[in-house]
Amino acid sequence: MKQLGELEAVVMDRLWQWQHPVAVREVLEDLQTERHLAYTTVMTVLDNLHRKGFVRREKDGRAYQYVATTSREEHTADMLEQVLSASSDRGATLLHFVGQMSQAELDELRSALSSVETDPTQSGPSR
Amino acid sequence: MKQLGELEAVVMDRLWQWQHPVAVREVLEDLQTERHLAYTTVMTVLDNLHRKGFVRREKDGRAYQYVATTSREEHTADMLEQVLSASSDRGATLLHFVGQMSQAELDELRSALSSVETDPTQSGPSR
DNA sequence: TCTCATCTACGATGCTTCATAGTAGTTCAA
DNA sequence: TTGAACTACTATGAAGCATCGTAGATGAGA
Repeated sequence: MKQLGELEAVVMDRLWQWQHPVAVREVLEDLQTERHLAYTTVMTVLDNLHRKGFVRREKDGRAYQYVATTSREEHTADMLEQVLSASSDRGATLLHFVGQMSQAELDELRSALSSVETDPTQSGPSR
Repeated sequence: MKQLGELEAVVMDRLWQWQHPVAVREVLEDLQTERHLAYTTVMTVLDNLHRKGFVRREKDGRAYQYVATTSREEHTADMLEQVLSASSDRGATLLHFVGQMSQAELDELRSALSSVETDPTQSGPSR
């Protein structure tokens, strides 16, 4: 999976917030407050994200409606998996990883682990 | 922290394997089997890695000796932390993450977690 | 001391990705 | 039928990376 560029990430943020399909124009108008971009710039970005599989789209009249293919959490989890896959020794890497986590994070992780234990439906590719 | 380029990653792999300082020429000769690069190419890469903090170096006679600043596992753990930091909801992300892990990986993770529990010296700066 | 091999510093070039946006062409609605 | 909105395609410039050459320093041996 590819990394997102900066503007791509900003756009994905919006799509992850609104979890429903939106048109180019809506994204453009929402971004207008912080940076003023041309309509075609936003369109190109969404088109690229579509090519890369980060968003789906469907025609709605003349325009496309774009929606993120995964939740932000799934996407980040995929990235984590991807990074971990590059490791030669997953066990040692995980040891370092948890070793640098704060107590609160450790608690979150333990809680996530126990959910998987007690609820097997959570495991596997959720969706 | 920045991502590594492709050649940068190859070079770091070597440095992580040999865990002792090596000169440009040694890296070059080791890489020669798979790709033939100019001496200066490897030197530039090592220089860039040094600038980015991935390796340390010391003069040894005329030449520098390069050595990785962190182990591969530490580096990967740092990357994991960096990816996780980008998440808005760490708990949910971790849930997805462990949700897509295999049983074997879950065991590794549990084992890593219990090491941290029983050996507080592992838990590093509890940020 | 002079010379050659080796090394570093610095700069150049080409490639790829991304951000940005313009133009041409299509299409629907008034 | 015309104009606004939309898409497709293309272009351009910046940044990061891979690649390597040249110039200059320097140490070892003649």
